[in-house]
Amino acid sequence: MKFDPTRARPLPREFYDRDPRRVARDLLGKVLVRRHRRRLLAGRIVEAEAYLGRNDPAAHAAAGPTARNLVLFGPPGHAYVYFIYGNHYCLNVSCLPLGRAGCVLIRALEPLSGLEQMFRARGLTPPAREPRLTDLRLLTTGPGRLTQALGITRPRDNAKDLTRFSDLTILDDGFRPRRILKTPRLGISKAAAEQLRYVIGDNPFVSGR
DNA sequence: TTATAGATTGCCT
DNA sequence: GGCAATCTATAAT
Repeated sequence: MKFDPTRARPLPREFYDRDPRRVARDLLGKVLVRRHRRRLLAGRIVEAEAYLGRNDPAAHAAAGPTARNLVLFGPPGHAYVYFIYGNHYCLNVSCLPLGRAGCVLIRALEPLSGLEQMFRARGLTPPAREPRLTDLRLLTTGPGRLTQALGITRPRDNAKDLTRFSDLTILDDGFRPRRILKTPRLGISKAAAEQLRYVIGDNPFVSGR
């Protein structure tokens, strides 16, 4: 479904001031918007994972606050961006009130606008013909890919407030997913049995397999 | 001070 | 399906 900017508005802070499982589920279908040099880059969230904070051994917050994860212990609705495997940035949104460190990892988007810019940011040549699904999936399917496509980095974006109109925001345009699936989180070894990954059931931009 | 694993991706066989 | 790339946070020495 297309992005309708006229209906779109940021989610209120209370949206994020909840259990990360609820937030992850309810973020499906919302639109991540990046404004860069008057250009609009946008993608619909189709996959997200919940991280539960201090009681979750797989969470960065498990060992308590550090310089790296401090945003997680701050107020809800802020971007936590970290660098992983020497190559990739991952984007999270902080959840729960000040002092509690839950978050949601954004794992995949359906690209909506600024596709040509996304191809370039990913180091790919935009296809001359109409892009196929296999081309488009290289843009924002996967947590490291979507940050690169949107130019999201820790130095630039960590701790940004995602509930305000700015160069990085999450909007609700009224779209509601039909079918939502729950699965185990990907790429982790600890607490791997928990069903904390949420995906839009029939969406082709979901990662994995 | 040194070692190791990591919320990933892309290229190789 | 296997594995190297490449940096950093954290654990081990």
